[in-house]
Amino acid sequence: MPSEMSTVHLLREVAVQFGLRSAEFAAANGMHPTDVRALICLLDAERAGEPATAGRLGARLGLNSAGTTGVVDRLVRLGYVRRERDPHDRRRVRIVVDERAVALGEAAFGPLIGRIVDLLRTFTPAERDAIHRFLLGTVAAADPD
Amino acid sequence: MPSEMSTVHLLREVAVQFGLRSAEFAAANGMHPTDVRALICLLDAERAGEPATAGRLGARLGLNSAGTTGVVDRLVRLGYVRRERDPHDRRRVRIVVDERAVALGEAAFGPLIGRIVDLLRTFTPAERDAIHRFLLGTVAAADPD
DNA sequence: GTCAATTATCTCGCTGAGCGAGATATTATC
DNA sequence: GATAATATCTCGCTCAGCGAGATAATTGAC
Repeated sequence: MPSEMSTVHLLREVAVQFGLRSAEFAAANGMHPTDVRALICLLDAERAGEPATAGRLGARLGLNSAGTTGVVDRLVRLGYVRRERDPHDRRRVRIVVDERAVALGEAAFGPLIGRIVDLLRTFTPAERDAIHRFLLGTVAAADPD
Repeated sequence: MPSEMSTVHLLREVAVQFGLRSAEFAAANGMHPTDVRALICLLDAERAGEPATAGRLGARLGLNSAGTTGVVDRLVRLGYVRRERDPHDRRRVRIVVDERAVALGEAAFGPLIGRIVDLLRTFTPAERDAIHRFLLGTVAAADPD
């Protein structure tokens, strides 16, 4: 019967570890931690079918517009991403991820994701549902909206 | 019945949101994201009764020794932390957190932690246990040791 | 006991990530 | 059609964090 606080600290530990794994992967590929986080955000947006503009990316990374331009420049230079003007609102720049970026993401985080999926499968459906609801609630608690 | 993958993505989302909140708090207090992460690590170590040396801090933050010296210098300058030579192994520098740092941490993350604790209390003991075990397993899956 | 090897931290010099301020281009408002 | 609001980019600058190497303390081998 673990205390509520120990569970909260575990949650933080997960965040710390995810950050460390991203940073290690970044260093191993000549990228910066922010670049990896950006790529993850862009892949997430792509999967969710969301726009993926420069502005949204910056907000999600906590960067201002200048910093955002810098990240996108680096990803473009590495060939993981390209810029496309949004035809409907030509102020916007849509950021399109290349297949190479998808492959990179899988190579980097596939094994970790696989281990977590395996872990989830050791729980009953009811338990999995509770875990999912808890994480949903945590995101809501952390996201001011 | 959410898919395993959607739960994994939620977990990543939690990590992203925690990072954002830390970065916002850092900016609001004239600190850098790394400084806040360092403070959290030091407070965690203190609570767990672990040593909290410069080297361990650097490893946990993914910094090399030069960068670690820099973080500690900044925290010392801000008065949140002080250096103390370990009497048993005088190569080591123990990093002692000030009460001000504890108060700062509570002010910054207390409300969020409170919301998550409240959230946990909406689950049955069995569900809470499953959540805790899942997070334990996730840390193990992410931490190469 | 002493000399080398190892460990923990720090210093120095440098690169570049990300900030603030402001420019530019596009769209919405009146 | 002028004005305001929005989205992104450019420029110049600061400082976080890296690599290389110095310093100091400890451990191990002989």
